[in-house]
Amino acid sequence: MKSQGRNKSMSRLKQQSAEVAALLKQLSHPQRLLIMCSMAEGEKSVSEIENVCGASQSAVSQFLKGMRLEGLIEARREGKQVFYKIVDQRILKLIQSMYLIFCK
Amino acid sequence: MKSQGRNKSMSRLKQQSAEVAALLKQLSHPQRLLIMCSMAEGEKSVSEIENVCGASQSAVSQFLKGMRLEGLIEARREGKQVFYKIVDQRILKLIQSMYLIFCK
DNA sequence: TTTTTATATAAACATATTATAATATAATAA
DNA sequence: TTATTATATTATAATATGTTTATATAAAAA
Repeated sequence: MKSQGRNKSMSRLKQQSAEVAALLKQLSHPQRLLIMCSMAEGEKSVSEIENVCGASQSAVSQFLKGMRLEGLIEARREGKQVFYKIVDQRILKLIQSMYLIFCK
Repeated sequence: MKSQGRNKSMSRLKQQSAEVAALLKQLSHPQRLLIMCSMAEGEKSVSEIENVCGASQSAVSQFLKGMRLEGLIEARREGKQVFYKIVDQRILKLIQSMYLIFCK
């Protein structure tokens, strides 16, 4: 079968593109993108995030949940507050690249 | 008003994040991402694209239309075939960055 | 002219996403 | 204990997206 090598690398490509697309989906929303950009500067509390992106408390909480389930961010509680930060270093790099490409 | 400067840069940020999020939305789909990655190597015909991403002819055509309307790509007809290529150089850079970050 | 090939469009439907409102929980303060 | 603050969850309505099927168009071939 002469195309076996191609098929194999193709299926890997497809798997990778599905994974990356899922990460990009989290960033492909105006307010979530703002949230992630602000977290690129460091850990942020939920109320700080609410102020940055201007979404309702409930919406922010749901955004954070989704991004956490996708493995982009991680939560840490300190008293009444919960702090979130980026844990996927690839996402951090991506945001930095996007800053150079789109905001310079 | 002491926060005027901050408000101004904030509204610019929000505008920018909405624009970038709209671009990312086009990439945040497994097959569209594959399409864009293959076009990063150069112009591709619609039928080449169909083979790469494995979506139906109709679906591919609709994907291409959306990406064209968002300004990512551009079409050129040559006889029966239509070739598409990336015209937004920021998108090209972004795809190259993503390759380095996610596929290395 | 008719047929074939490559691509596009439209309509219908299913599914997913987003926003909102209401309520719940966890931690602390009074 | 009760009240308050910060955050999370649930339900739901509104909207958007993706998929499929059928049909249309444009160019070239027969």
